[in-house]
Amino acid sequence: MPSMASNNSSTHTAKSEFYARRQEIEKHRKALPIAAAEKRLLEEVRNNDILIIVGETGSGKTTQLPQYLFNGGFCRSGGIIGITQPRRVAAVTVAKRVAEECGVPLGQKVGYAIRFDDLTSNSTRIKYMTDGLLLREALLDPYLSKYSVIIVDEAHERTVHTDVLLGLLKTVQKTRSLGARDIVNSDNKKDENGTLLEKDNGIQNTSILKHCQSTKLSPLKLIIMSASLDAQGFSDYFGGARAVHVQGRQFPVDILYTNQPETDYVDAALITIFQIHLEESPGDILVFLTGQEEIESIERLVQDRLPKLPESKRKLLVVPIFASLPSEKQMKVFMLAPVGFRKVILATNIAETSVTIPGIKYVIDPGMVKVRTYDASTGIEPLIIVKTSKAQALQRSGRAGREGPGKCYRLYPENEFEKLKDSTTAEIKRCNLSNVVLQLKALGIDDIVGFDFIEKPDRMAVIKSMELLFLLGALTEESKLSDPVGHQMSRLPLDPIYSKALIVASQFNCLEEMLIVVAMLSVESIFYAPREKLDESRTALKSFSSTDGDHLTLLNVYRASEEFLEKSKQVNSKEKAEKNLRKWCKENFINSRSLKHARDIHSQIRRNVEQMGLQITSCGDDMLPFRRCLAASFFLSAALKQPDGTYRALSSGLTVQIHPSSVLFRMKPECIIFDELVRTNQNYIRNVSRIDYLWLAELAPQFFALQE
DNA sequence: GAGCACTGC
Repeated sequence: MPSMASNNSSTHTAKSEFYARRQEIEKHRKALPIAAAEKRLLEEVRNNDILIIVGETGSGKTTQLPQYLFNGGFCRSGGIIGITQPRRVAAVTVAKRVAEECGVPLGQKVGYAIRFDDLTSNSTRIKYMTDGLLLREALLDPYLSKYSVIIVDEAHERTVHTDVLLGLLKTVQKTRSLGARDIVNSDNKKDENGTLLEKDNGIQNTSILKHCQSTKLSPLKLIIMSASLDAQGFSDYFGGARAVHVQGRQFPVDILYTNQPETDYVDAALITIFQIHLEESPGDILVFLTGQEEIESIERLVQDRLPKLPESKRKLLVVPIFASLPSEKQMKVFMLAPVGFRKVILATNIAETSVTIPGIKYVIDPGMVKVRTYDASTGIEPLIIVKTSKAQALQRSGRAGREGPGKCYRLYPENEFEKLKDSTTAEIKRCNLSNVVLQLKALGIDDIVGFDFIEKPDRMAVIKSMELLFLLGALTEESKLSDPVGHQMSRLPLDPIYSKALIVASQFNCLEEMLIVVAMLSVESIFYAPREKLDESRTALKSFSSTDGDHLTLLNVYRASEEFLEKSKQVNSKEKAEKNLRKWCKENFINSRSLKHARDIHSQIRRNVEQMGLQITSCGDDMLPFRRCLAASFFLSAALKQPDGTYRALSSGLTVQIHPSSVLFRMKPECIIFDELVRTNQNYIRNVSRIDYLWLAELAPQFFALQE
């Protein structure tokens, strides 16, 4: 029978395809530089409780080492090998790859867990995750008792999460190796897994330092993986831990410098683009710029000059990429240029690590980068343009050597390179620490200044964040985590100010509303206003806007989107309804990626507050309690109108102005609270709402009594 | 009447 025959042959084809694929995977794995070191690495991990692995790009360390350890018996007693990544996409894509290499469905032996997306099961033994997620897990299981091995990958990036995790893991490892020998009494109850049970209020009050009772816990193996050559810093931090080096696989990249310093790097970049285009062999160009404005201006300049070239030389395709660009436009960098065309990608830092673009042969690096800094005295976090570090320059040039030999044009003289800092300032040195402090306190680490960080944050920044947490009621006068407010706040994956707002809202009977507003405030800008459609977007915004301010406007947007989605779901499939929602967003000039993010956060924090036992009630149509609640929650950023129409921020004394994007920009009420202060040409406040001045003294007397 | 790099729970 023909059908039988075809069935058989297709089964046969499928089978042979399967085996061909397996063979291909095996061949690929054996060819990786790290493969030759499998036995040696296993020995090193057996002999050392802490191991530093320096692996260059393309060594295969992230995908292979966990498999070696699994096969080497490191999960034998049920332990899990956890691998942390600074970024979500990395955790997901690597896990998928490793599951395929192991020939198992994702979520079984190999899985991943990131916020909003957990693809692990009881049988998961190799678990990829974000470092921030593992920190959250530590709040529930301070010994990280599920894990037999923890691998911290990309440690050289030194994100805040990585730094806190390193300090925590150091303590956990010490505790677990002690716990395996000694029995120490504890007043906490334990379940059969050795996990500490939560106390009655749903909040666990344990200290990994004080309660060492881990008789069932086995020692923890710790592996720190870094791509930078600076293993010494990690080794010193871990008491002279052993460091091994694994060869990478990169093609050579020619580094070219300018003879003289450039006064205008944007102009220099433009000239270099055309120089490469006219003189060099085929291959795409990647240009590193500092921000959207620079990217858009170079894009225009290239377009302006192209028509002046001979017809045969006009085949240059310009593609911008930066984080706030809608995803469908971002995808353009992955599309092949038409035949005969050269692609030039104008990118921010997003192309340094987050996005890998194929086909790049030339990199142009002006040597500048925009970074967020933190000013502890004002609490403002301005963005400034600074020179890159050496490590960053190397990372950028490496982007030209992924598929073949390449060239990197550094738009500064060689002696300037020598003057650059070795590596970028760790994030912990330049960020607001209130969340870090809150997390550490929740882990039972009370002495923040004395905590064993790989690099100490500034003392002033620690003190400032403790002051803030005290004013929010999260810390007691003795700087201990308060009960229940501090404990509750530490459980919420939010900025501490927002966490507090949720707790306050439960007392004002408007938690329903505050959950939405806090979710909306937590995401990147909800409104999307392209320059060419400014008027249309303004009209769209009007239909949602509230005279009470931006917070209620955000609430209106969220509710309108919910209503639209619910209606759409009644007549459509879930997929179709979500597609319709994206269309609705576009029509209303709303960034659908941001709204989706807000919806995810909303459902997560709603679950969180339910678990805490907070009452989720709504204030209905009466917005007065909600506005009073805003005053009670955001009193630290209240501002009063001055005779000249500017505002004075009450806690900092700074003169500020309402940002033109606010619905209150023209209305200028007497007294307001705001969400964010950004410094550009002026001090602008964003997301502003009208309140009554008298509410401040009534609802935050502890603070406004001090003012007088 | 402005303009914001990139992550993450």
